[in-house]
Amino acid sequence: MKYDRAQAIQKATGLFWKLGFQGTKMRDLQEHLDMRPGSIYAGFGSKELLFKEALNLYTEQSIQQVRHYAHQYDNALTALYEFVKDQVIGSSAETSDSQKPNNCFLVKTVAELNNSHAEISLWAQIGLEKVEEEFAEVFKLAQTQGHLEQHANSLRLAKWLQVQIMGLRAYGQLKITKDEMIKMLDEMFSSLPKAT
Amino acid sequence: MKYDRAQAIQKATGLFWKLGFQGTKMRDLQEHLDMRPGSIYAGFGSKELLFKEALNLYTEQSIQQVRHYAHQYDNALTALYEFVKDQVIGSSAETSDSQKPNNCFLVKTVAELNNSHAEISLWAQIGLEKVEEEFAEVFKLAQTQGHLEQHANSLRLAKWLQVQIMGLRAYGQLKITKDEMIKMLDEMFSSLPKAT
DNA sequence: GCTATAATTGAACAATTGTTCAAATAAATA
DNA sequence: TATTTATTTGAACAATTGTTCAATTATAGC
Repeated sequence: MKYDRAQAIQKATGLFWKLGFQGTKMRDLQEHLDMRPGSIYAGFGSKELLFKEALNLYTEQSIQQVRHYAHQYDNALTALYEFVKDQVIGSSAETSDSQKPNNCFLVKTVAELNNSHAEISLWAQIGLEKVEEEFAEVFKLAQTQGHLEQHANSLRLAKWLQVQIMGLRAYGQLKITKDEMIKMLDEMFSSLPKAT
Repeated sequence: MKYDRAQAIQKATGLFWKLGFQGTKMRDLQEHLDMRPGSIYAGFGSKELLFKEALNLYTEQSIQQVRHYAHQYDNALTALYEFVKDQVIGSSAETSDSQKPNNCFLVKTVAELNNSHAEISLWAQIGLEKVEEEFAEVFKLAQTQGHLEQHANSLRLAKWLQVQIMGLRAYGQLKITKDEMIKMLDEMFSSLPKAT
């Protein structure tokens, strides 16, 4: 029976995310996907191509998640807050029993490969840019909703949010309680130029 | 002639920092240190032990750097600002011609190895804690200098600073200008509870 | 200078790596 | 059902990995 391509990529993403590109061996993938090497190579071409599929999936799912939160809340700023909280709280070492790694797959990939596999790193960077654009859209939405100051620069805020998420998720790998994480998160969002 | 141990560790640190633990091959080290495998193993025992030496050196140098800035400026907050600027500006993709990688070696190590080499990752985490303690000391110094509000929580501020540095350095790997980086940095420090 | 100790050398090893491909099996078409 | 096409299988390969160690060279003590 033909393998389920979408499911295979999903599983591969989880493994690559956890172990990194170089840390994930083809034999790990074979076991985790329950596929023999020939099938993997017939279906994806190479470890690198499969990794790029994983980056694409992760990026697409991140964007969808942002949009999901944006539609879920009347206040787009609240939506962003809840999105970040979701990403970051699964990111406190406290709840490390969860399956998903704490850090961002894209950031981790850039860190790992920027000085040795420039092309893959660029792939991840493009993903981060797409997510950032999505953040900017949501900030603009917050402005039309009247929750964010009209003269606020949504592009700049999107950059700011990326930096904050990267920082929190990286820090979330260390020993820190969920409460402390949320406290920092609250402080961050309280500094946003909310409309009066 | 006996090799220069300190210099060897320094060089190894640079390579590990750039390529990561798994990305750095023993043959890369042999070339970069100009040492034969037997010498490296006689001197350091294994790739992993040499890597830990690198983590220690990086940690120690980071702490020394913080102290250096703290003594250089009358205002400890200014010192921290200049320290972070130094770390982060070498971190904008604009100046990627520089030798040193943009991100933090300790953060990069935790990201790479947290799910596969727990012991090494812990080593890096301990380094990060030491640096954070140093930040807290400098914030306390700022209080005795009268530059920081007396009731400010130095431990909390140290955590906050770690998050900001992690975020900025991670973001600094992407396409962004030095000016934009400094602008974000200025905003961050302007949010500190300065004494009036 | 002679010996004893310390350090370096580099060829070699066993294990692991990403990948291939002929054979086997399943699915589709008739 | 028979035949063609699509897919999976897993043993095998060449390259690379971290590491070892007997031989060689340098250093130190006398």
